[in-house]
Amino acid sequence: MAEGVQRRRVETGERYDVFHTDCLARDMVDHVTSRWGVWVLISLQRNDLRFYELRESIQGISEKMLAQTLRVLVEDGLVWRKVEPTTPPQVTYGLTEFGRDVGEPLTELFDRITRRLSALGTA
Amino acid sequence: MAEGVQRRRVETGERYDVFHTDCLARDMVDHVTSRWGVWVLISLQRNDLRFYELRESIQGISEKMLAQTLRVLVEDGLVWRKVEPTTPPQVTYGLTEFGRDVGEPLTELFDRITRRLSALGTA
DNA sequence: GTAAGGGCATACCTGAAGGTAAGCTCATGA
DNA sequence: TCATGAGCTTACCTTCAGGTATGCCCTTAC
Repeated sequence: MAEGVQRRRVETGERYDVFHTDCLARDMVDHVTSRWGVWVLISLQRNDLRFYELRESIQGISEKMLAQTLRVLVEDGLVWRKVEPTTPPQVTYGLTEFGRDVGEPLTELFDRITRRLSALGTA
Repeated sequence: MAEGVQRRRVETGERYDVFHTDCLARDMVDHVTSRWGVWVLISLQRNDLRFYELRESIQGISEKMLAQTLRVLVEDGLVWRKVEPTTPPQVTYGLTEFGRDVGEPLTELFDRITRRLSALGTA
């Protein structure tokens, strides 16, 4: 990925480096907090899952977006992918160590929100 | 907000309620993890900030999107807004208790990602 | 023989997110 | 007197995320 990016960060020495558009972490955070990335990471936090299991647990996601989201997360090193060369092939996804590290605060975030919402006594 | 939504959740009794499109928490999470919402919440986690301070620290955000993002976060009860009726008016934003509660895992998420990226020795 | 299952890839198209540019307000300072 | 600043709002336009539909591959089951 774009070399020299971090170098520029260091040179500027600003307080909020991550808020700069040319920040690697910013791209990563964008992937993690993407529309579907959030739910994939939270789902996988509980168990490794097959493609169709993910598709079924995350309501509203299309196969296209699921595949695309998974590809990005695998590229980023957050998710691993294992293919059993049976027919039909069975593909399983799970979190890498980094993925679990990142998924944890995400799950926490989600838990706090649901807790707050139920505390509000919404029917 | 849409009543009966939580009721339906309870009735279905599924494992991943939040992944349903008609889940309140899902909307909230979508706001929090929105393109700019993330950075606003992380920024405010450190200090209360003026509108222009937010605009300057979050590189690439337009005034329109900043205003819009803040409006949503205020509506959701994550951010408060204080107007000093001077001229020009001075508007300050900060996190509510709920906002701090939600911003914390978000900041943690961001920290873990930056830590990992710098551990990779990029640059 | 044909339907279904599993995990995609691909093409095409739409809607909404987000960018740009301008305006508004009112008071202060040059 | 006119520009400037702070914090927006509005109008308009563009981009691209994401939806739908389809195909593919190989095999077992009906």
